[in-house]
Amino acid sequence: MSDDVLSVGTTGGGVTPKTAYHHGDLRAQLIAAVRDLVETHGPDGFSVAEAARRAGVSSAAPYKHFKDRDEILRCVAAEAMDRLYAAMAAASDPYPAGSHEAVAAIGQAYVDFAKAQPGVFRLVFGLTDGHENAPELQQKGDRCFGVVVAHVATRRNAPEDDPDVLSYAYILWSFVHGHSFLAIDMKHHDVGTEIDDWAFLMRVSRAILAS
Amino acid sequence: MSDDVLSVGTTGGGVTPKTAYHHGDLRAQLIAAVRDLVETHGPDGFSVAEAARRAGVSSAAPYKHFKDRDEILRCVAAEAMDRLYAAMAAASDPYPAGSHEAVAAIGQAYVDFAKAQPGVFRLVFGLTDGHENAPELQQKGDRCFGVVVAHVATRRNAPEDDPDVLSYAYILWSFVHGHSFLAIDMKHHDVGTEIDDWAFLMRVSRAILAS
DNA sequence: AACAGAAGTTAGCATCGCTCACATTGGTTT
DNA sequence: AAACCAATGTGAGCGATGCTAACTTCTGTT
Repeated sequence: MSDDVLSVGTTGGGVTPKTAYHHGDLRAQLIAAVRDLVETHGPDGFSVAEAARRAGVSSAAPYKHFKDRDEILRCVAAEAMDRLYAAMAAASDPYPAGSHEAVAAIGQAYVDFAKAQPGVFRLVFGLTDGHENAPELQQKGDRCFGVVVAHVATRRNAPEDDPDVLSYAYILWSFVHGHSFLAIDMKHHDVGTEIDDWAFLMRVSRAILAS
Repeated sequence: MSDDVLSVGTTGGGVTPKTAYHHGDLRAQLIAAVRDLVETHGPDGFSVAEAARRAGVSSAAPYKHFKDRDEILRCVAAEAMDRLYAAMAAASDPYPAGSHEAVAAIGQAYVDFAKAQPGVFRLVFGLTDGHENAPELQQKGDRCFGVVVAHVATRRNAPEDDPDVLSYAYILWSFVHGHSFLAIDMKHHDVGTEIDDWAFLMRVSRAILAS
């Protein structure tokens, strides 16, 4: 269930290359290739040429589907954010709305995603001016934030646009976001023993929401 | 006082280019040029060639001082981390050791740094496997973390290597780190009004350290 | 004054991003 | 069914980049 962060699935059901030209799946195959490359070689160490090579196509072909190198990255980021949203929503599902467990579960899904795909995670949140120039990404990000907001609103018995609710949610998100980055940057770090994510998340959820 | 994050200073006192060859300042001038480029064009949109051009030397010259493109970036990151450390240490100075104000001030310095130089900030914490392959950066990062740890240790009357102290400090750092990234990624964001950093930091400091 | 090495230069290779002109294909129109 | 057209592929090619190699020039030591 939490593994489906990794499963991506083929475009929409076993679409197999039919002919050399027009194999119909290129766009999706390119995105998949780029996701792999970003994951293994880092967000910068990716090249359109290499992605094309992996898809078995000439180095000019990608530009029939994407305007830019950047547009490819934005698409990968968008697809990743969709998966992140799904993971967050699903994670909180089993727990009562507004419970500490629900909040912690959302955070756990976030951290898991970062740890499972650090390259893509960094891409999603590291795109220079990515969010400003890409309303789609901005919006998908907001949708993720909304998952947290909903639970906080329930807990505090207030509407989702209540300033208090938003600021509590933002604080929680800051923590999870920061912890995710720190976790993938400096794996074990100075905090002696390995960090127990769940315990951390519950602890923070309680400390913040009780304040 | 908080502006000195921006001042970088020349290498070590007005060293002026003396002749066309061997102008003696190249290494520092390159680092400065790269810092500028990273800041204006993002961490990826920087090229060694452009940096060389700005320093008025041939595109091969930089390789007499740096092995790699990556090594230049690491140097810029290292220099930036030194400035970050200085800013953090200085910021907490006016306040009593272990006070909420001291902790908040450290966080404020961190956030200010990120906002003032988002490009460099992203570089410092976005270097793919940068920390694993660069013990120097790892160590400089630890030194920054140490500033927080020291105050938490004082407040809790415990040694700096106490697991509790470390975990409190880590949680605080996660917040500040996450908030910094969010602040530079999505400038005003959904949280309606502009965020008051200081209030935010004090609030977190109190909520966490009281738990 | 001679020399060794540090620190520049030019030339050049492979790769990359991206564009252009052309080839192929599949679906739509008559 | 034939003709056409837009979508999607190919290959050649331009300019920029990262990095190396061989050469030159400057500087400090003996």
